[in-house]
Amino acid sequence: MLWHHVGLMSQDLDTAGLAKAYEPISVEEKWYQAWIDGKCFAGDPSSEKDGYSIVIPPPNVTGILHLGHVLNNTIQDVLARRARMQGKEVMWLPGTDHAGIATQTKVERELKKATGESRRDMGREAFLKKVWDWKDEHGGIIIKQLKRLGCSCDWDRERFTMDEDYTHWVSHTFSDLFKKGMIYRGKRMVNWCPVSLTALSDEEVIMKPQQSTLYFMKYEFVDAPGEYLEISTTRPETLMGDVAVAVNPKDERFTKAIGRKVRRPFPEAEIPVIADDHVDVEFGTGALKITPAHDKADFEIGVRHDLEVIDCLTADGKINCEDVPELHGLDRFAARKIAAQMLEDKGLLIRAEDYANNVGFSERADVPIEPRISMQWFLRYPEVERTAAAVESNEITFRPERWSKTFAHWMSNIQDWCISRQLWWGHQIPVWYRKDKSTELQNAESLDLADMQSGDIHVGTEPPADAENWVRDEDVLDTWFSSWLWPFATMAKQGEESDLLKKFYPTTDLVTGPDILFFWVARMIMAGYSERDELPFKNVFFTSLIRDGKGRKMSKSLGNSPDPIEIMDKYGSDGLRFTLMRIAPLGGDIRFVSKEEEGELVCPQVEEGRNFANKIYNACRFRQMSGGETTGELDVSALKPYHINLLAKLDALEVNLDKAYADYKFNEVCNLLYEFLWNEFCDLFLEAVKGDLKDTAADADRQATLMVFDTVMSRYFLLLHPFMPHLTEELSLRMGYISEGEFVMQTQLPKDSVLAGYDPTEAQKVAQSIYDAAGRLRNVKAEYNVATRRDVTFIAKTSVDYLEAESPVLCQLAGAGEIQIDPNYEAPKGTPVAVTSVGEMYMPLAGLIDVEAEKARLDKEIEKNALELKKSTNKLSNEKFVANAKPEVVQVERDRLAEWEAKASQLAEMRAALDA
RNA sequence: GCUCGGUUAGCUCAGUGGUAGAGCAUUGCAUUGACAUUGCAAGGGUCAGAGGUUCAAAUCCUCUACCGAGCACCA
Repeated sequence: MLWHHVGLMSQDLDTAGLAKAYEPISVEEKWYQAWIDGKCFAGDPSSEKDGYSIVIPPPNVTGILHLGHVLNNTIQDVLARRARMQGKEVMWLPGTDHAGIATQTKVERELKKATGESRRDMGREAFLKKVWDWKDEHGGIIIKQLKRLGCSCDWDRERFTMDEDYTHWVSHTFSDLFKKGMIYRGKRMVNWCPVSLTALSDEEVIMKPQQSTLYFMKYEFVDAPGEYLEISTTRPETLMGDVAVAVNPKDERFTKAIGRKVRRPFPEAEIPVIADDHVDVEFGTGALKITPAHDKADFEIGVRHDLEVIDCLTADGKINCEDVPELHGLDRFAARKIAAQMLEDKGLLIRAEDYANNVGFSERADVPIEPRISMQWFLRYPEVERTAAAVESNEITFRPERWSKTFAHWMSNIQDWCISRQLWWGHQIPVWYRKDKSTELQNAESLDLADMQSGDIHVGTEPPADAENWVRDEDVLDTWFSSWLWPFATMAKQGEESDLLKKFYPTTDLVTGPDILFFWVARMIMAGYSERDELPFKNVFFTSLIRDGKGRKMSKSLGNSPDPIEIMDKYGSDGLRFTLMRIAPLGGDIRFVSKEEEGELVCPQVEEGRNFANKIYNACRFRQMSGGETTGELDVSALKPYHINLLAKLDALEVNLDKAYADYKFNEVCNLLYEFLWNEFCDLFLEAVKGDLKDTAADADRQATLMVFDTVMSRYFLLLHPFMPHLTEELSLRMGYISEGEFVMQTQLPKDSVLAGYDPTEAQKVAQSIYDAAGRLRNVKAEYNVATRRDVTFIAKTSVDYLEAESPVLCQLAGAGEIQIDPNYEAPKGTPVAVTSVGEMYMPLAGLIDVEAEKARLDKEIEKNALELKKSTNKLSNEKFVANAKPEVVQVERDRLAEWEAKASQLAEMRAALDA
């Protein structure tokens, strides 16, 4: 094997000229460039291999990387890299989302700050140009950051939801669904954002608990002055829109009121008392004022009773009621207080109570939304039943599985989707109105397929031929109306059966957060069935939610979201990747601890990941300081038990990894990798074979150990690669496991096990009994406070044949000076003993221990042992246990009992000896 | 209100019926030659509570409490 020095970039070099610690930054940068130059990420649609594909959940084009992205994309990268190494042709398709409201709001805000202009001052065309400029300037940031993380996306195929091809798909889908009668336009009650000045879908409204005031007021009966009907409301400012008061028909208190009229105080009007089942008898006074224009439920009641709709708010949430000059033009919240005051002045306010209720907030602008009647486009969701069934039957699997229940619940209560937005940044609705009828059409109560068939409107991907006679609908589509096409719209132009689609669609895995289950995942399945007649992906993996050290959601406003780039610069992207994957359980949340110490960002969990990288690096450094090239083939039959044990453990590791991967348990994969390297490889194996690498060692021993080291480490790097791609490339090259120009990421995982055909049982028994014995000897030493002495002699009362040969290793591991073997040894009473799997090992006390302290310790020990002994005895004297438990379980218990008994007599002897 | 999670060491969490585990933190000890980003050890648990099933429960069932999420909401 070739042999290179590991890392030469540090100031802190040891005598061999090797850096003492792994320094990730330059290594990571170098390898990412090498992968790009080597075109390692390209997915080839003409490949013979099986296809494997993932589409990235497109981040907002102006977004900045946060830890959620890091987790999400690391999982995808792990899946992609693993699939490549398993011989699949992998396509990980990246891109970004135009993120309608988010981006437009951001640019508008910047514009306001810079020039004081609003988008309306500029006009649509000029504003859109500004947004495109902004996108070009800031759009690349998150992509660069993903590259820093090591993501193996096929960057040549990067897509954007407003690319020309993509836009064509959006228009096509709209017109397709319109022609199927699934899309219609109508005046409906929608969620209106008074800040963004657009309609929102139900999913974009976040219910938040609020501390409000419930006002109790009274309306006077018209036919009985001095007699009042008491009403409670949280929104007195919409009083001008009241057109009725409703009571429950079953409510006997109000039976006599129904059908009569009460006086609305301002602007003064007579409004009827009506009966409707919707009214809750228990709530407030039991009488509900009806404001159809400003409440969804009231609107429905209004429809049932054919009531007038009086809109008394402007689009931006100000009062619009010239008849009440005190309120006209005021903001809705300011007006609320004035309206209450006006009621009080008129003697109509009874009292005001503090009241906790839920108010819908706009997801983006974070202000209370306003239920508002407006003209919007709606979609009746297509393929609802097929979509629900696909998840129900596990044709599409959800992980964790429980999300499928949430999904089913949502699917069964699905409402039409309001898809139009009163924004400029986005896909303009592909509907044109005949110019001469445009006003009439745009104000029509409803529009649907029939209007297209009559030739009044044009719906399609292209404008009508005589475009000058037509006016295009001004609205744009909800961002998700483009995102829901992502799995296939990224792969081909509309109407084209590309190689890419053939090879890579449907995609294999989708990795995303559960927060966009309805926004995105559900809709993609529906779009897949509707537009491609096929499901868009086979597996959905929902990532954990990342919280801060205090369990709070990470958010910009809390400032508790550390910058992943800063973390990577400090600990390396491999360290961060490994850490996150190791602490993210399937389904649960993650707590990510970060703190500021002396002006520096400290992430203790990531330190572990960084330390792990360093541990591996140093194991390799040790290898290189201990010898160079090896020659010849590995001859398993000539190896020591420690070698064979390690090889067997590697084989077991590969089997266990396969299992964990099959369940998408990445944290388990990481733990297996971590434990193997740190415990099995470094703490046990390397310590056991250290003697073989000393200058004085025999050349054959050195060669064997080096060869096993290289065999195991080179394979281990393949297994670790998906999590720590940069480190594994670097060390594999430096160690000569791959040659210049080769890549670990393109190396196939070996199909055969290392020990194929060789039975390691006997060798493993030897190695493991020595490891076990070493641990027990160390325990005894520690108990007697001689842990640090390396000159302790043990006397082994045993006839185990291999002990003599292995005793140097045992000494090395246990920190013992010498192990004498004497099967007939008669220990003086009270000599401490370790009962090991290679026999009893006595540690004669050189009279150096503190007798009183030892007595106390022994007494404690005796008590503890007696308790265990009693537990075991009780269990075994239980006939039902012996009869019903599995034989091996009973046997384990018997062995245990024997152990307690032996120990009890030993302890008693030792105690007695001390007394003497 | 409905539906799903969760509650295990000081902290973060593993643990699908058979001796309660890991990492971090704490404490003690160690250091010339892989690694102080290290090694060896120690202390630390009524597995949220109550009941049930079982020879045996952290684990299965029921209820309760608290925490979290989603959905629906009463003005």
